[in-house]
Amino acid sequence: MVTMRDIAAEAGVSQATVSYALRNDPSISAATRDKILKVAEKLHYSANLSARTLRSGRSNAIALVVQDLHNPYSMHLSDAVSQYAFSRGYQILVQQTQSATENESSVLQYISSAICDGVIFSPTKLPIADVHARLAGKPAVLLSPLEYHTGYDTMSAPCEQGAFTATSYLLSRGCQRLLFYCSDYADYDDIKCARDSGWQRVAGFQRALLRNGIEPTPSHFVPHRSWNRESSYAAIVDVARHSGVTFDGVVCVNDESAIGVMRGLLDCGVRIPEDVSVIGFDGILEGKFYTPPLTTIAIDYDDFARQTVDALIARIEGDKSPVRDMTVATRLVVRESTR
Amino acid sequence: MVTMRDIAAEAGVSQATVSYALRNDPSISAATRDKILKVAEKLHYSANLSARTLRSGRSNAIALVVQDLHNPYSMHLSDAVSQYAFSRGYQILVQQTQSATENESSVLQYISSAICDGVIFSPTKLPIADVHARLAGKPAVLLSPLEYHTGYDTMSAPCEQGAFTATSYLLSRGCQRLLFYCSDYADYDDIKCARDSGWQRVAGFQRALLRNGIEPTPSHFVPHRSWNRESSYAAIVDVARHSGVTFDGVVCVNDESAIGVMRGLLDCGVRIPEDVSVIGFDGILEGKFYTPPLTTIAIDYDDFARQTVDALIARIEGDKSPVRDMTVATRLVVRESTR
DNA sequence: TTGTACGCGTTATCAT
DNA sequence: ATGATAACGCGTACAA
Repeated sequence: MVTMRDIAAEAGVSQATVSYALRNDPSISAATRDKILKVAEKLHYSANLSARTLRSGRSNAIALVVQDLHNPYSMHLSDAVSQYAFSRGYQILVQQTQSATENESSVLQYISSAICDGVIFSPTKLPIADVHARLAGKPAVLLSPLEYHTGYDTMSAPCEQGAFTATSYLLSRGCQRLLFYCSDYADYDDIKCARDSGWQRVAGFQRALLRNGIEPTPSHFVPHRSWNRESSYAAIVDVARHSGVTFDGVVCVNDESAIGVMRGLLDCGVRIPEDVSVIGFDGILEGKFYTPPLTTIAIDYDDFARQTVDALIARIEGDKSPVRDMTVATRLVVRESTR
Repeated sequence: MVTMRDIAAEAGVSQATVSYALRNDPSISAATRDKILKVAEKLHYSANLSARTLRSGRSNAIALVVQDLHNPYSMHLSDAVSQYAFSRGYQILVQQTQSATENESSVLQYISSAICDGVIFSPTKLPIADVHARLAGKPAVLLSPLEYHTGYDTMSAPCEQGAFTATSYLLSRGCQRLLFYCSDYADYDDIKCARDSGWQRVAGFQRALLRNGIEPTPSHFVPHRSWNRESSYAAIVDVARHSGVTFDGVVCVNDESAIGVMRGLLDCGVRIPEDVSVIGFDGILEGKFYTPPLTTIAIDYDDFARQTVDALIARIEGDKSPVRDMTVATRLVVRESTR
């Protein structure tokens, strides 16, 4: 490893001068700076970030801690956040926790070790008190937290509103018997105040039903499973086999589920959208390439990245204003999975 | 930030004793170690990794540098590598370069700054000499490099063999007029020695054709485009509109392309697989959920992660044996996009 | 068994 | 305009 001392020796100056020159300090003459830069280039010098971080207390890196890397939502998120943060001069370190409590804890512990200046974290099981303890004062933005009053800036999708829009759209297109994947039925008053993004979507679904004079019942729900393709495939096939296709529209908790639901319905001989309309939530790019192309409530990932990263950088740079709950822009994208 | 000094003060010992105790050094008595561990836990101590790395020269982190985060192949790769490395005691830092030369250069420069012990890098434009310069001796495994004799361990898919298998399979199922997406025609002797993974796949395609008595011609090829859904969609629609559907099978350079090709064909009223068979390459998990489910040459991502990470860790730990070119396990996965 | 002292490569303060 | 010099937090040789 080539250090500032090596450059200093080669250029015949002191190590301190090299430091100043490399940081473009105005007190260094143009001549010596040029000489030093030339030597640095020749030697392929690269600053030791551990030393820099240790000394300055700043790493110019942001950690993004997601649950899984292997789903389209996380992928779009990581991509957008990584690109935007780069444009603002920060490196992004992506980590996954597999939603395991011990991993969330250990990753956060790792993260808080002066390796980054701030954290974008999607908590699942870890209690907020533990998040505070692990982060030890490091700036953070929480993605879709389950609790209110976290003490951190938060970023969420407008889940209730989105599900309301999705459901209302299906209703407006003539669907009469809707299904919501994936949740058990729960009393509206119990869920409308819950922050959990799944419950929020259920609340939006139920509000749209009520608005249209339909009383939500347990029969409107496909019980709770994972939000992925395999689970939703199995669940919808199960419903179709046992109860028959007595519905004409399915509101899915996210796009991945919608893809599994569509595949399951197709395999049961159901036509989409002629027999059943399917709508998703997230707006993953590949939704356009499924058969039929998926109608969805699309998240604006660039807006997500911009708001989140801007808020975090502001905190890193000392912003002491009260914490804010941010909401990402979304829009209804109509494709061909709905009639 | 709570440091060893804080713990030392609280526990009434020296900072060095804390250091030894936390690393379970046998020379520390059980009593003092327990006391120190208790204090550390109470204070939520987390070692400063910059300081540790600076001092020890080891970070226990591996950087994974991919082109893009927003495609399924990178996603599967990042996921598998991240999980396996974690099981071997290493953190994974994922970075994307967008295939831009300046980004590849700057990310590598960043990487080489003592922030990780080794690098898994997927080079595209950056010449190998620059990779060496930027990495400055840091252990690395190169993914699908374009050149031979890189001086690094490499990991690639068996592209020629895979494309040969894919093409042979279509031929064996009765396809007679195949198309290869995406490449221009090139003389077989020119390409069969090239390491570029695209050319390798072309070579496998041509070898299978020749093996079956078919002479490759420019009309067997859909000219070169990007390996993504949008490009392949546009390209195949273009072919179908201009030249008609004079083919009955398409060998795609990867799964993403195959998905675009299928969507394009479907939109042109072509039935898959009745009229045209489509086969992909990569084995992305969502291939199963498209219509029809995609037949493909599937990469074993866990095998990929295991071989790559094991080789890299061996180098990090001082392995000086000659560099090796590794190949990931693959298998033909037959679904319904081929007849 | 525990404490003292030093250095890793930077940044930053103070002289000159 | 440049050079000494002191931290930053940790790991380890050596002294006690």
